[in-house]
Amino acid sequence: MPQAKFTSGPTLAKVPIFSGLTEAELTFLTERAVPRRYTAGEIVFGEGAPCSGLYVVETGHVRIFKSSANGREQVLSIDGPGSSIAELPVFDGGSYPASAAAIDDATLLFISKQDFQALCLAHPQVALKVLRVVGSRLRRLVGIIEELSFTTVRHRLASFLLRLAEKEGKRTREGVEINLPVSNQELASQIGTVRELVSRNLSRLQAEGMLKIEGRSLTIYDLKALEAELHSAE
Amino acid sequence: MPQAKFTSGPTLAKVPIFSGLTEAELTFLTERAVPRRYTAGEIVFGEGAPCSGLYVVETGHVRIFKSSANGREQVLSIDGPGSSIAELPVFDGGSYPASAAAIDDATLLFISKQDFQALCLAHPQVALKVLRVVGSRLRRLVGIIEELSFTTVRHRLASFLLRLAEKEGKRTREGVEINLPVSNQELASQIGTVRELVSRNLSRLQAEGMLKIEGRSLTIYDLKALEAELHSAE
DNA sequence: GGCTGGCGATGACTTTTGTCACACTCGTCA
DNA sequence: TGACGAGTGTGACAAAAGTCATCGCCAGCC
Repeated sequence: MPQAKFTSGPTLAKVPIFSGLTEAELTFLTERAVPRRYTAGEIVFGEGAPCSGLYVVETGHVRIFKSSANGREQVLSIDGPGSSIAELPVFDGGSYPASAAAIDDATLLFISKQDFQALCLAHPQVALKVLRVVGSRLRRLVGIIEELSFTTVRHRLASFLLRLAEKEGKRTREGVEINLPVSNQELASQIGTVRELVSRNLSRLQAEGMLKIEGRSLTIYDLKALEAELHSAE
Repeated sequence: MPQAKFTSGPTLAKVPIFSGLTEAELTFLTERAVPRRYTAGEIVFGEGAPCSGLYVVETGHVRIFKSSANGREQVLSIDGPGSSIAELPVFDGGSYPASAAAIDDATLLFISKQDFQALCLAHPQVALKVLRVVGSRLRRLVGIIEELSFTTVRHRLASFLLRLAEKEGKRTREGVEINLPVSNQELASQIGTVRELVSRNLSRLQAEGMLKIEGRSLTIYDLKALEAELHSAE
């Protein structure tokens, strides 16, 4: 948890929960926000640790995850610049419900519980904004539960690929090309399974002619066909 | 959605998110809260419906759940008197992320989005209280994800029984006796599986001498032994 | 070069989960 | 009384998930 003298001027203004604050309020907050730098893989906070405040991602990305006794992990959320994390445990006084780690080198701004609560009381709109972002977080969690409870690994993998294709797929002559940004291990913990099943299901999709695997780059021949997968046996 | 002329005086004061309001504020709110009565099994709102406001449970119990295309259901939460439900979609403007249905005959108070938002702006503490209850809701969801992702049906069943035993188990000469308050079907959708597996796993626990099944009443011989189950192969 | 470590693929196997079909029990109600 | 329905129990399967072990590739490094 190294500290840095570091001006973090314009950052907070871009954070959804702080939008709408006046210049003065922002600088007030900026003065109290403590920047912290993390190297790739470094733990920001561990599940169960007492919660001392919230973080805003300034640069880099953070992974929020649960880990199990036998070494598996389940990713709950991945947050990039502008996202706030751990807004919730700040209020209910409990400990962090999951762990957070930097994915790449990252800078976070730490805002103490006290400062933040004071801010919320002084500016009810902030609390409402927090409720809004928390709402979307809750939706995401419910979505994870739905997928885990109702669908197969194959299905979850297909949705993952489709989401990815939608976001950063490149159209080519053959179809849509995407780059797997993460290892199979990481992909597995994002969709709630193990390394081997990711590998196997990818191969199987290839064998079925849905896509082509070239190293870490995939070409999906037909998005519609893959999508149809999802509705076939859900 | 029948309506009832019905005085709901003291109820709101007992709802956590409204505690701390003045008498005047409470009556203000009470005047605008619309009581609605539901019969057992009746739907309060369906997943995906536009969110018009939140509900406070006055009497009875409400089940919040997701349903899948092939008829399975996953229970997210069960809320009794004093709980508020659907606080979150009120803020992010989206639709209800899951469905809600009355378990038994129930009375709910409906508070419109507008009234509630106004209240939060006027009384920042209310927003903070909401954040607190939302926090615990989020913890519960994360807990569900953890169980679904890391554990087996057997494990989840054992935890369910232990929680139940803790809450309303009666010590007898043989061990702790509990009454299954719900059908196997319902139990299954609470722990994320199907009817048959609940039945089978219960039988198996009995065969292994962990407990005795007599109709809907179970006797757990040794809580410690059952608890040990949880840590053996998680 | 050769060694090593991380990652991916894959075969063999076990366990768990889910599906389908059917029988049984126990009320309720005509 | 008997039919019906809801809920339960269970056997037989089939499919999915997970584990273990092994192999190969490639990049980094001495």
